[in-house]
Amino acid sequence: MISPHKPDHRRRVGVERSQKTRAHILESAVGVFALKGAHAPVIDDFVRAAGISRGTFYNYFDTTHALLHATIEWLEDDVFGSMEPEAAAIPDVALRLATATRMYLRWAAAHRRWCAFVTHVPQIGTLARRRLLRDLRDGQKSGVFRFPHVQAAHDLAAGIVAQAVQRMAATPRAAARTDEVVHVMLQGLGVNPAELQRVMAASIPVSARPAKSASLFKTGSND
Amino acid sequence: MISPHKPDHRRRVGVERSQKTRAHILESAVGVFALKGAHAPVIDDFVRAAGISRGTFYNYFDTTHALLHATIEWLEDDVFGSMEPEAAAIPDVALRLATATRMYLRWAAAHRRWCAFVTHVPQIGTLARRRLLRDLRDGQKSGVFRFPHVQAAHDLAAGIVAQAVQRMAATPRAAARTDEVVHVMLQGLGVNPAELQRVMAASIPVSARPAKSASLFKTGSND
Amino acid sequence: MISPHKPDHRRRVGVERSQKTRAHILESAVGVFALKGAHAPVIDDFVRAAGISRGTFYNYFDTTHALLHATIEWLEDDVFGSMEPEAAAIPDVALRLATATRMYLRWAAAHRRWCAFVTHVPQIGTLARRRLLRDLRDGQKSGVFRFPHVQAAHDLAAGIVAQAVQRMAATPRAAARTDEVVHVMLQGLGVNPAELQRVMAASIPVSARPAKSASLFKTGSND
Amino acid sequence: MISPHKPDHRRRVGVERSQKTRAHILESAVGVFALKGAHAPVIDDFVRAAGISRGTFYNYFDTTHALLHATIEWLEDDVFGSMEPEAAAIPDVALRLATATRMYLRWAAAHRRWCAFVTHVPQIGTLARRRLLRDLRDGQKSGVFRFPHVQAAHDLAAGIVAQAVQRMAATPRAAARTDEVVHVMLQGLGVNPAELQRVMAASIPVSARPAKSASLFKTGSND
DNA sequence: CATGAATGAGCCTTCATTCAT
DNA sequence: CATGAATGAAGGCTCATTCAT
Repeated sequence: MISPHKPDHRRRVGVERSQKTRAHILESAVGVFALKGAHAPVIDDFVRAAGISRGTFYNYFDTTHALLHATIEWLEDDVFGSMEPEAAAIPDVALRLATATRMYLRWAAAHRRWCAFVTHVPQIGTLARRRLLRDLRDGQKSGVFRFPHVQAAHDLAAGIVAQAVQRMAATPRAAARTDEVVHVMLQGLGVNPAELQRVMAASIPVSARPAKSASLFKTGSND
Repeated sequence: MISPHKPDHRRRVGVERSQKTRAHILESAVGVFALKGAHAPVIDDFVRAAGISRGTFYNYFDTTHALLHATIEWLEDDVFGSMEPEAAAIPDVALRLATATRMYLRWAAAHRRWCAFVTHVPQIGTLARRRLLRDLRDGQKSGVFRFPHVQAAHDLAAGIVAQAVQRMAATPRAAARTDEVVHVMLQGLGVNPAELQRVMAASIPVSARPAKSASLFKTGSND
Repeated sequence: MISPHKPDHRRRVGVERSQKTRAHILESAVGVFALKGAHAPVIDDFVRAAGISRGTFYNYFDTTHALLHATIEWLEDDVFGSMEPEAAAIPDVALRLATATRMYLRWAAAHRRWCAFVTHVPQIGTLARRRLLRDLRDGQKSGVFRFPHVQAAHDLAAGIVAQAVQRMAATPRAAARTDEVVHVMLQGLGVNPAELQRVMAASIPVSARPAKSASLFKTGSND
Repeated sequence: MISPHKPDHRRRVGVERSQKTRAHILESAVGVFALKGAHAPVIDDFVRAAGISRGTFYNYFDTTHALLHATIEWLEDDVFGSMEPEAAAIPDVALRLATATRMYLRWAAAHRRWCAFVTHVPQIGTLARRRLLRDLRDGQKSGVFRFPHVQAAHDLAAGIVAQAVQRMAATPRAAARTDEVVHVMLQGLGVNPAELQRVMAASIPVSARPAKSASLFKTGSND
């Protein structure tokens, strides 16, 4: 060993480069998944998109599925993570759910490529669903939501959002009707008309800006 | 003169055998699609499931996609076709939609393999959706449904049913909660409580029995 | 046995039909070979061209190669057989070879599809070559041909004809230059100018008309 | 800073290996084509002959036809390219054509496997034919060649050489008679006897040695 | 760590051949 | 004899994976 500093320096440089390469692969992968779906892409697609070699790909991911899951996680952190704090800060459960859903659907409407991605990759959203269940139970307890079973309420909320996103992906130029969707959702959860009126009139936080993926999905809104 | 019956007889026999083989491949294919999804299966899967040779497969279908579409068509005719007449006979639009949905979800709950199939093959159901749209517009006009936009109402109805079916496929032993699902669906469409009570109390026609596929999907109910 | 005549009658009818089917397959096959070459066609091509079933094909030929050879034989009999008697009747060897070659090349020029066929199927012509060798030796003995070795002379005569036919196949609209080809051929065989003049001035028998295949290859002449 | 030599070195090594493999496949392919013809061989034949895997084959050639064309090009460069300069240096056109043809046929006689190859792959030789046409026209202008049409002369020269090579391939142990073939060829082109004598008496350059393919085709001469 | 040539298993497709009717 | 559905061997092609450099 010539210098005791070198190994550490090398390691640090290595880790930095490693993280950067990994992030670079993930970024490129989103575009590939959005374009070709969750299962069609082959390793070469990612290799080409990222401008790396086959060998390098295997240094970071074992299979395309591993990459898919890493990509989903990475995006969820970003998309939901950027909206969650805003919504979580709202104490009123009906307003919270309404606002979170409106935020998400508006963002989706403005990023139709994202709609295509989640339509192709249904595994996405588990994180959001856990929060949804909690909100539904809270709302049921407090009496603002009225439904015969939380399972059915969950089917309603999860189903309508998924369906709306699918529709946006299928008809990219049509109006998104996001607030109308949230309206019937709340109606289905048993929110009374006055309350419904109130929560839909609330303004939406403006700061909802997923950082990493915004540019990847940015297309244009028809809200 | 050779007997004039012979050639005809030969042809008839050939056609019969051909039809039988085709039907046999379709029947086996349903199970494969339900198990592996719409795109994952390879020709060998169908070949093995049907107990035929590769060559025979190609005598009937060029690609797995051609088989998929043939299978969808074959099943839709059967499943929806068997329930439609029953439901169509009901003049009251709310009762009609409620009953049709209850029938379908009960049947799905009793045939969990069907749930897996439609979950994996989302193209299914276009036939049913067209009728759904008509019913929604009718109900809106007559005032029994109240929602801000038919698109949102459609997302609600289509989404909640799809989501319920997916849930049944994912948790085969859990209770299906079919009527609760229909309850929140109608609530979301703006049906008033008294009306809701009434239509949900109605009895369901018992004759809904898809012929071809019943045995293929029969598993057991947790309604 | 009811009648002693029946079996014979049946056999005769059978043989007749059999011969007819065989000839029908051969006729159709010529077109297929001319179009697709000697090796590319598959059994289905012949089956389709003849309007018969696969099974019937196998009743007459085991492989496409067997059919190819049968077709060659069938055509050679026809094409060469129709010209040979005319030429064989000429006692003068130089005139005989010249006239036979002129006849063949003119016929080939008028049937370009035939040129394509023999270009694709080089096995053809063995019959003609045996006569060629005999003529060459005769002419050498009688002094009208002068060449250092009969093998070389054969290469010359066989080569130039094959090449000319290939050229006609390759450039179907160009002039065939049949007599010029025969001219240099005879020159190469050492025929002296006066003799050459004489034999090329002779008229060609008009009756050279292959019967079976004429219509199959008929295209148009650019002699 | 990482050593700047490394990436370049890696690339250079990769390119070298790649070139070697490609050349290796081409070398092995010649034998396969010579043995089985231009169209009969399947990818496995080349894979086995080269001792590589199917995948590797596809890294270099998409189809057997692509390989065929690459092989032809590769050999033509070699075989004709090695003889052309020698012959082109001869100013006298009759002597040039005679010597070039004698060189080629002798070489062919000494490499019978080559004869088999060109017999099976008739596309070969376009390069040589262009020069042939030029020589024929030159000789006709200068009066040393006498023939009624250059097309016929070309058929003669190209046809006799092709035929001689085919014969050598068909009867590998027989005498090649190369000079006798050239003799009748010149006679056919109208070269007068004295001139013919002269050009055939000339000595042949000894240096005609195709480099790449010599060992591939070397078999033994029967000139 | 990065590279990309080499590998071979897996899947797709064609087509000669058989055989019950 | 004629028919054509069924067969499966043969060949084509893709792509995940390995490994020497």
